[in-house]
Amino acid sequence: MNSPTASLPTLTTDIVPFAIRGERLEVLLARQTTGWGLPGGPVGVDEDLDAAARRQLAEQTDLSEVYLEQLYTFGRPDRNPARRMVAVAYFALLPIASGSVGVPAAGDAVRWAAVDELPRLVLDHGEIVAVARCRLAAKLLYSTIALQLMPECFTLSELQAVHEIILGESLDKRNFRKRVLALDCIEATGELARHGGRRPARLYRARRPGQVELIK
Amino acid sequence: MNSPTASLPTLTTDIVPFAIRGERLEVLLARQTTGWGLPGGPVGVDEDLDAAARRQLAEQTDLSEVYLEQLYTFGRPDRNPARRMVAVAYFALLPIASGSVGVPAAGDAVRWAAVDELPRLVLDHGEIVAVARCRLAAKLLYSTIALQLMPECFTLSELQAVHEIILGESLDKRNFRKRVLALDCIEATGELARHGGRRPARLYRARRPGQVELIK
DNA sequence: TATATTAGTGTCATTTGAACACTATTACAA
DNA sequence: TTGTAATAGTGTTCAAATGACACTAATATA
Repeated sequence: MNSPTASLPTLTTDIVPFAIRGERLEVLLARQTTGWGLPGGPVGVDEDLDAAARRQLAEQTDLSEVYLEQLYTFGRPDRNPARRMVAVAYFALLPIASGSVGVPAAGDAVRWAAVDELPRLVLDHGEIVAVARCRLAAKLLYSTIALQLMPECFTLSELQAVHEIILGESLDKRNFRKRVLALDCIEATGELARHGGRRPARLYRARRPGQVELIK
Repeated sequence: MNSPTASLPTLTTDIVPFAIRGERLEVLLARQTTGWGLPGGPVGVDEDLDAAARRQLAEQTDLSEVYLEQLYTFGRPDRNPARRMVAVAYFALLPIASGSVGVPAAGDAVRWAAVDELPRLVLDHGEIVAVARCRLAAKLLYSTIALQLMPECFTLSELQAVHEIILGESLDKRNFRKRVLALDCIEATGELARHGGRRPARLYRARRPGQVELIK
């Protein structure tokens, strides 16, 4: 076994914070000295990786209590020309319209951008977003992860729209409802949503909020 | 954003080298000062993560040209009581009976162990193996990854046995052949295997060796 | 030459997935 | 108040995929 190297790579976490806003999948970007990039930064000496990602997201975007999942670790030596950095990437899922998901405390330091119309991002952050998006779309098909993008109460039409936006294709309403109800992962609240639309829709909630279950 | 921390975690790679040996799924372990563990070690200052994993596997086990895939990054602060270490874990797949897969150059420094009867491993390496095993079993179901465990030429019975060993259940011979042949990922060589058995079996090879394709 | 062992093959029933159109309920406008 | 526009909600039918199942073929060995 070779001996440890003299110098060590800097270890960071980068977080891809996803939310459905309007009719699009968007990512929350953080302003950095050289341009726009993902929230994140160096991992503390004795800090857990998940905790570091959660802390940085909270500090930089004022978001907490989000679903967070490790994505991949990016470590090409040339990914940062300045100094060697290895990034443990995460993605976060934010519920639709969760309170201050507009412009958080940091004011001008963050902005939302549609994942389809991202500006050029610093380093390899564009690639990280692309990988995260693939993973999210893949997991829609074999897990209940979409519920992490929903508010506490939601209608089936809203849930279907989330799927359609991420997958980029329209789904059959009856088949969608049949499948999602058969999964037994949501339940009707008994309330109706009367938000401007015509006929009010039944509201549902996750049976086991916070839990992502594999399906099929 | 907080400033970089004074000290940095040590970054390592750990590799879970899988192979089918006998009728079992086995892992190649490396002797360490405090007991048996996974091959791996510190990442070089300007070394790519994948390259580091590949190098360490080659140095410590004399294995090269293997399939390598990043698994997960383990960074709990208490995973190493001595000093903070973050490990980017990989798993490797070795073809059955690939030359010196017995006892490589390092002599006494490595040993094979059945994944079901592992000795106690250093640090959290037991957990890493468990995660790798789950991932491997999962990928069997939606990819052609099993081919990475096969030698250049193999019979359908051998390929089926590999699936059965990893999944831990027996499969129907006719259904298995129907499915795998329909995938169009292997082709008959025209040769027959006459290795002691009774009726000789047709030999097959991967159409696109080295490539792992998603299926279904 | 008889026997033991593994290789190789097809059908049918069931389940799953995909396509498809109409009625119901409300808000709002005339 | 009544009509209209908009979204919510609901079953059936067909096709495709999956899973269960048993026998013949080819060779080595006794």
